[in-house]
Amino acid sequence: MASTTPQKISFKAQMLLARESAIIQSVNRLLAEKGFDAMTVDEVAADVGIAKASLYKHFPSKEDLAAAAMVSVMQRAQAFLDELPEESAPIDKLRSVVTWTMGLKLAGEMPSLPSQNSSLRSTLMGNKDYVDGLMDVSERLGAWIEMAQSQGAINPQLPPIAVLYTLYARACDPVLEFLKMAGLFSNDDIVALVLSTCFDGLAAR
Amino acid sequence: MASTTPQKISFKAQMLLARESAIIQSVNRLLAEKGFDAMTVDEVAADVGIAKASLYKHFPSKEDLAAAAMVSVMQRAQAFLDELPEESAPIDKLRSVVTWTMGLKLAGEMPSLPSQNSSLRSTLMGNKDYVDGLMDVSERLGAWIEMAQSQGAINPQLPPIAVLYTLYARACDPVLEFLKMAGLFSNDDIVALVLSTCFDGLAAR
DNA sequence: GTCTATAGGAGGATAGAC
DNA sequence: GTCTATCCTCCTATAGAC
Repeated sequence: MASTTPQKISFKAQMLLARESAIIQSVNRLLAEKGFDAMTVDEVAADVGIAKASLYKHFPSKEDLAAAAMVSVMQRAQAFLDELPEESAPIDKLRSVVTWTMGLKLAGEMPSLPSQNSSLRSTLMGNKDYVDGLMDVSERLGAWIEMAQSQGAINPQLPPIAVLYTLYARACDPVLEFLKMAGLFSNDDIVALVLSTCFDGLAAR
Repeated sequence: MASTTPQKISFKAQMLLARESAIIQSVNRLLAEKGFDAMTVDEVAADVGIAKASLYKHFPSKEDLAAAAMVSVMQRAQAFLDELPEESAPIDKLRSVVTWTMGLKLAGEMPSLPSQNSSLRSTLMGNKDYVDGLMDVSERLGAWIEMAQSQGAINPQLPPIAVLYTLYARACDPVLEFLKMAGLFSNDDIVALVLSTCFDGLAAR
C-alpha cells in the first residue's frame, strides 16, 4: 500500500496535468488568434475535445483560463532567459529576448489580452504564479537594462522603466501583424525590421 | 416658400448634425476609455441622454458608431496635416504628427478598436469617408517619409511602409498608458520619451 | 425622431446524473 | 471528472405608440 498509493496518485496527477496542459495550449492558440473577448469558452472546450462543464472543473472562470496561458508564457520566457549565455553583453541579451518574443507572436503563440478589462486584470494580479514570474522577468531585464546603460549601449537618459515597457510592448506590437498582412516580408525580415526600429529608431544614424 | 423651405431644412439638418456630433463625441470618449468590446450601446445612449432606439435611427449598428468616431478622428488628423507649416522639414512634420497623435491618446480622445474583429473591419472598410481619409493621410505621410529618407533624416534602409506603420502604431501604443499608470511622468514627459524611443531608438547615439 | 418595452441570441457558468 | 441539459445575465437590435 505504501508503495502503490503514491504511484496511483502520481499517475492521476500526471493525467490531470496532461489534460490541463492541453487546455492551456488551446487557450494559448485561441487567445493569440482571436483575443480574449472574441474567444469563447465553448470554442476552447471544442478545441480540447471535452465538455464545457469539464473545463470549469479545471479552471473556475474564463479569466483563469487566460491567466493560466499567461503563466505558461511567462514560464517559457523564464526558461529562455535561463538559457542565454552568461558571457553575452546585456544589450545582446535584451535583443535576444525581444527577438524571441516577436517570433512567438508571429508564430501565433502569444496570447493577446485587452489591457483595459478590469476583471481580467484582477484575476491576473491575484495569480501568484503570474505575478511572481512577471516580477522575476522584470527584475532580470531591469538589471540588464541598467548594465547596458552604464556601458553606453542603451541611451542612459531614458528611465529604465520606459525601456522595460518598450521592450514588453513588442509582444503586442500591431506593426508585426500589419507587416505580415502586407505580404511583402518574411517573418525573419519582419523581426529584423522591428528590432531595428526598436533599438536604432527611425532616424538615420 | 422658396425661401423658407430651405431654411427649415437647413435648420433641421443642423439639429441633426449637432446631435450626431454629440453622439460621436460620446462614442469617441467611451471607445478611448473602454475599447470597442467593453463599450455598450446603452452606455452611449445614456451618455448622450437619448434612448437607445433613437441612437439606432442615426447609426444602424454599433460598428457604424465606431466607424463614425474613426471618421471624426481622421478628419481631425487631416485638419492637423493641413495646418503644418509648408516650410518645415518632412522629418519635423512627421514628428509633429506623432506628437499630436500621442497627445490625443493621452487626453483620452483616441478610440481603441480591436484589430481582429472582422465585422468591425468590414464596416470600417465599407465606409467611404474612412477609407478615403485613411488613404489621403497615408499618402501624405508616405510622401514625407520618402522625402525624409532621401534627405538622410530617416533611415533609408527601412521600407517606407514599415515606417508608416510604426508611426501609426503610436496611436495605440500601450507604453503610453503604462508610463501614465506608473505615475512618475507628466504627459509631456511621456510624449517626449516615446517620441525619443520611436525616432532615436533605445540604443545610445 | 423620440420614447418604452421587448424580442432574440450569444455566451459564461452551473445542476445533477453517472 | 466527465457528460448533457439548462439557467441566467447581458447586450444588440427592433416593434410600435406618440
